[in-house]
Amino acid sequence: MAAQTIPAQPFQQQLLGWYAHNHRPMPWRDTQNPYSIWLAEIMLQQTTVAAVIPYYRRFLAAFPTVQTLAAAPIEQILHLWAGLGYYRRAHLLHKCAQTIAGKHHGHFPSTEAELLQLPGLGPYTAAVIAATAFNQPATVVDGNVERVITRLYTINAPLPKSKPLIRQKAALLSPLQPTTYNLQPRLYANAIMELGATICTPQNPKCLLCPVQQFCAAHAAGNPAAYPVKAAKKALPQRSATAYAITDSSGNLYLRQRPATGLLASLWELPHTGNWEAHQPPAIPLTQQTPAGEITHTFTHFKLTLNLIRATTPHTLPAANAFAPSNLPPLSTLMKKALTRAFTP
DNA sequence: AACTCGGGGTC
DNA sequence: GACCCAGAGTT
Repeated sequence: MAAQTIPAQPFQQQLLGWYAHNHRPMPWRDTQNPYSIWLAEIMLQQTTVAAVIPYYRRFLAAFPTVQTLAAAPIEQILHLWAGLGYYRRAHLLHKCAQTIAGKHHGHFPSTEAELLQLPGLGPYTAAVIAATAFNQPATVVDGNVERVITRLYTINAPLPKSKPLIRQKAALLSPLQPTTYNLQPRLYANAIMELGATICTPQNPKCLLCPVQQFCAAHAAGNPAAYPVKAAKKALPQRSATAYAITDSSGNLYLRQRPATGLLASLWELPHTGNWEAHQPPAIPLTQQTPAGEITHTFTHFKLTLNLIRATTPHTLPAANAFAPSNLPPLSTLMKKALTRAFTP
């Protein structure tokens, strides 16, 4: 079958006409402030809009400017990020804020190439900030766009090998050249992602409501949900561990901080042993140990079963590891689940 | 090119 | 359960 050609301007006008009347409100769409848009886009990496909104509001309230974020202690940033996942983003967020506040004198660069140099900004984030904060022509490719493009052109090669071809096709439809009408890159970027998120969905796409259905090869073929084709993924290994919820006579809980890199970087946790990680339990005498159930948790690349033991110690916990229940340090969702389970009768 | 890195919504 | 999410950094 000959590769189909989609006329860019009719496609763009159909898409933007639809977007003008159908987009969802999002707090970061009410502004063109690069700081606000950057903050939202870092949070949105592999994270749903609904999950991001409350975190975004709390961050903007705590850190209204890039300077305030740059000057904040990393502990405060981790506290506000806890629960959102992919904690490396929190460290890179801080690093990027300090780069902007210092090297860039408090102002975000406005070109895609300069943005790409900043910590935590890859091809997607650099393009979307250039397009939405600075209204610069840029080809924005996220998971939504990959789905829309592979359907429009029935791209049968599997991801990720097909990424270069997807980008090439996406660029053909993006506002990279001047148009005979005023096509704003800011609106186009939001519109094609909104189409993917609400119409061109992974399952049961709403082709009946699609403003660009007439251009779509997958719709014509009757199998839009078959796209994008992806490489097969392997089964997740199973790991397990036993975690100890140790309290002393004053009710303080023993927690320790994880390393600054790797899984759940810099967050705090219950001490644990087992084949999850090569850790030792703390050398603390325990006067009472009570089995307290187990929880399971699925990470991106393994499944974890965590057996829980509730225990007490006659000693006073080391000050660096002792936390009152009302004043806990940053904890992952896994460890919050573990604590809830350990202390629920 | 393959692997690492969370947690939650959807079906 | 499987899939996906406004992906980036490391090896």
